[in-house]
Amino acid sequence: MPTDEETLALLRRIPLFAALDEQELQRFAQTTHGHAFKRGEILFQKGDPAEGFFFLVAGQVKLVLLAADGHEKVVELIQPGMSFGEAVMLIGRPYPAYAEALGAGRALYIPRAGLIEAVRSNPDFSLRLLAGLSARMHALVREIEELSTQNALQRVVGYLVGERVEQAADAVDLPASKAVIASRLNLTPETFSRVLHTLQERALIRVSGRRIELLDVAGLRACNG
Amino acid sequence: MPTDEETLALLRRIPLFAALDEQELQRFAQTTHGHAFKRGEILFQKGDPAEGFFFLVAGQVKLVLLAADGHEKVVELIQPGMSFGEAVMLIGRPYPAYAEALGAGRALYIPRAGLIEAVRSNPDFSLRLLAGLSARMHALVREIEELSTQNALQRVVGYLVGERVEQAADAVDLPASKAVIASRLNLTPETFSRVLHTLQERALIRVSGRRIELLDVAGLRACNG
DNA sequence: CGGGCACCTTGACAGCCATCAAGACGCGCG
DNA sequence: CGCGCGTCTTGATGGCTGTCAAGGTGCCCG
Repeated sequence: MPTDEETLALLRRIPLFAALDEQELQRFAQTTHGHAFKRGEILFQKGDPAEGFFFLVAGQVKLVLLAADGHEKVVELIQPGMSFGEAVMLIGRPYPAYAEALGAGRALYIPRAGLIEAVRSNPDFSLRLLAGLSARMHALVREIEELSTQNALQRVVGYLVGERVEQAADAVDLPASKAVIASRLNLTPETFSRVLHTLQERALIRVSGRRIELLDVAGLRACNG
Repeated sequence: MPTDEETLALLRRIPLFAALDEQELQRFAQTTHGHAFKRGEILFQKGDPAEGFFFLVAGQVKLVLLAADGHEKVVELIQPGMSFGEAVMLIGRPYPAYAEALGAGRALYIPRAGLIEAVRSNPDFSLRLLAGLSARMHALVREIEELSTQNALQRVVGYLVGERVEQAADAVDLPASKAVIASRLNLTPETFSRVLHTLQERALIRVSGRRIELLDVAGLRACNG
């Protein structure tokens, strides 16, 4: 069967795969499936067996924890170029969250077997995978820290300042609806709205729709630590 | 320099090192340092460079997050036989928490270089390391889930039922003071005490000091999910 | 233009839990 | 035995933030 040139090009863009040579990439390409989805589609349910991981090519995906009483919490917002599900796949446990598309998009599904094979044959690949997982663990620890030691205002400020660094500008464009961002910060939409209002009153930010101008970054930083 | 036989024996007990042969173990033993500590000693501070990881031989260690306002949160209670600090070491960032001994004990400090070398030369070791990190990530995600979707009573019940499984008995011996356990569950000691009282009133548990008998596991489970 | 609809805001209220304060309990030690 | 100290409990109070409810705004589409 002929190797899909486009799939190959996409795999090359995955940071994790930077250490692979052409032949190794082709092996991955043979088991990789593309998957186009539309808004609201569920990529996997909580509890589904994790036999591979995803690489998001286009669109947005939210990873959502589902509590017993129906409460939901967005753990992560996946943007194009990011992968998700690697860790769960490696221990062979079912997904602890479900993944829902926020809009139409496209993802690659890369089965587990190829990964194990690559770890066995390419130490540089192993190191890169380890580094990626470690970075994500670090982020999780930070999230636990923020959840357990910061209040609503501090979490919002922390998020805004963090996004500012990523977007390299003094205005932040929220990458999703305020309700989704609120959940990501473990807030209700109401509280999120109120906090933004407060910050605006203090002349620290200016809100217009999903665009938030940071008027006084130093003042913002002073809000938490 | 002569290889320390005792260090070697300890390294053999580390689950992560099960895939190593005798020669590889000896390489590790040459750079590994033993470290005896007493109660209250700080093994590393938040912000210290992480150039190795620890394996706890004896005693207890708590990993503590420190907020800007001085608030503390115990992220993890390390018991003998557990290792900690691997992930942070791999990305070369400073420790995000500090480690304090709850009592006298002993740990091994295993520098980073040996690990990288072992990953390069032994794929089985890589896989084991990956599996270990993934399992810990899974636990972190669970903790985020519990922090963000459960109330105090549910977290306590979840902890007790979880400990029961580990200790394989219908009574749980708290592995540390109630204040430490409370912090681990993101509660104040006061709230923890009150929750235990409530559970006792409902005839679900019986508390005597640090020993907690689980009288009605089904009833306990009914409290959360 | 006007209805419908998602998204967001605002207000009133309540509950959970932290905080502060004081007292009880256990335990080692002089 | 009685003191001192750390650990734990119990009570009163308040604040943060979730919940419920209603209203506002923008936007697409007929």
